[in-house]
Amino acid sequence: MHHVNFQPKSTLFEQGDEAGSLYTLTSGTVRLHYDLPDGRRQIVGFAMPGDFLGLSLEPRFGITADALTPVTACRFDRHRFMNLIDKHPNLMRKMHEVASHELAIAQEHMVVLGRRRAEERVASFLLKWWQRLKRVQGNTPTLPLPMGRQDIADHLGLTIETVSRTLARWMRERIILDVPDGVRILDAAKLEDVLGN
Amino acid sequence: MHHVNFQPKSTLFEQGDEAGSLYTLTSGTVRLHYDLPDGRRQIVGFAMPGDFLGLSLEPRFGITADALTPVTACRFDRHRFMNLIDKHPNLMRKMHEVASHELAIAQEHMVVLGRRRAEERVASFLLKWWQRLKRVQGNTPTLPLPMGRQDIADHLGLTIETVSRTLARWMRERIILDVPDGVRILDAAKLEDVLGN
DNA sequence: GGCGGCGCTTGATCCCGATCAAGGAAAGCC
DNA sequence: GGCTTTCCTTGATCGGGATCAAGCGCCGCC
Repeated sequence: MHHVNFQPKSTLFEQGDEAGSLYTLTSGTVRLHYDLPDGRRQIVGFAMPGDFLGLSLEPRFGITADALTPVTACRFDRHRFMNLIDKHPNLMRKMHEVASHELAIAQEHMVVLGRRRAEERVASFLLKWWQRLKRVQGNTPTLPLPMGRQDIADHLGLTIETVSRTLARWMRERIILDVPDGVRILDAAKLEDVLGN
Repeated sequence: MHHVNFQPKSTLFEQGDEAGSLYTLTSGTVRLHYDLPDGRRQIVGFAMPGDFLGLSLEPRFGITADALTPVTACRFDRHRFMNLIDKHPNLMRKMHEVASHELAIAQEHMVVLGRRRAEERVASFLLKWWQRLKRVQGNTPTLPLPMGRQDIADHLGLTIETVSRTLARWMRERIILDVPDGVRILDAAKLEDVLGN
């Protein structure tokens, strides 16, 4: 196990690569995505400090992971990590907990992609990102958005124009405020109303 | 651990219930879905014989599971199963393998929901269902569809009309054939062409 | 300073799939 | 048999979000 650094836009691992490593993020934000051969892209999630990458037991990575910001992480060799696990059985349990939590999150996101309208999707994204940030940085109304508009669109199954228009409208309505590299949440209740639950 | 039976349309467990049990299906088909308070529904998957249900370690079920056909399953008490796991550590590993495979499937389905057009979604569904059936029943061009059109729509993020029209067109074009309680695949290559990879 | 590039916004128009609306076919039930 | 119910199909129309098309603002670079 050793520390590794990644520059913004660099790749941790790619869709189809042999899954030889396992990472835990210590700083920065990572984009996880599945690319279709014709260029369409689905971002299945964003990883933050504390998150694990590549903990699946599939022989190859199903998705690509690349850095949105400077990233620091701990890299483990897959085989050595598995040996470590044999000595510490509760580590396996921890891995399964993380994986099954990820599965629950993935299922919730399927609802967003399959059944939510554009405005609801953007509200869901802002609120979920905000919640995750709170757990890492404590409560702040200001959320940094290290991902670009196109990334948000590719996460939500929308186009960049729809994301941009929705955020622009909320800025006009004083629900959010434009700040450098992010937004400030002025009226979280309004966003929750949009979701209707 | 003991065997349990479920009638069609009966519920194995519901979204929000305390996750006290764990099942492995021995026969029948189960529908797994997440329901929004306003009635919109996303079917996150269908379970077949051999599949595990409720292997997540979250304290409550995030989804509802109900039987589409008569179902037989083995039910395990959550706590007892966990004790069993402490004695057989490789069982934990197996659980994690299953969960991380499910996660990979969920991520692929996000691409379908977020970035595929209607026709591609239906083709993806037929081909994936066909593949799963092959593993259970061996190779047959005839695939039973225990789920209704509305279920397929709720799985693919479409309306029942779009699913019905797409299948109807493929029947006219002799790509599939209408058979009682399912379809027969006449030209799998055409369906793969629709997906374009 | 001027220039280019990139990411984002904004407006105009289009179209795929949703919605609305009948109608048909099969199964269950009296 | 006749009735209801449920599921599916088919047609007509609509609309949300995609697409097409500029234009803007900022940053880095020469």
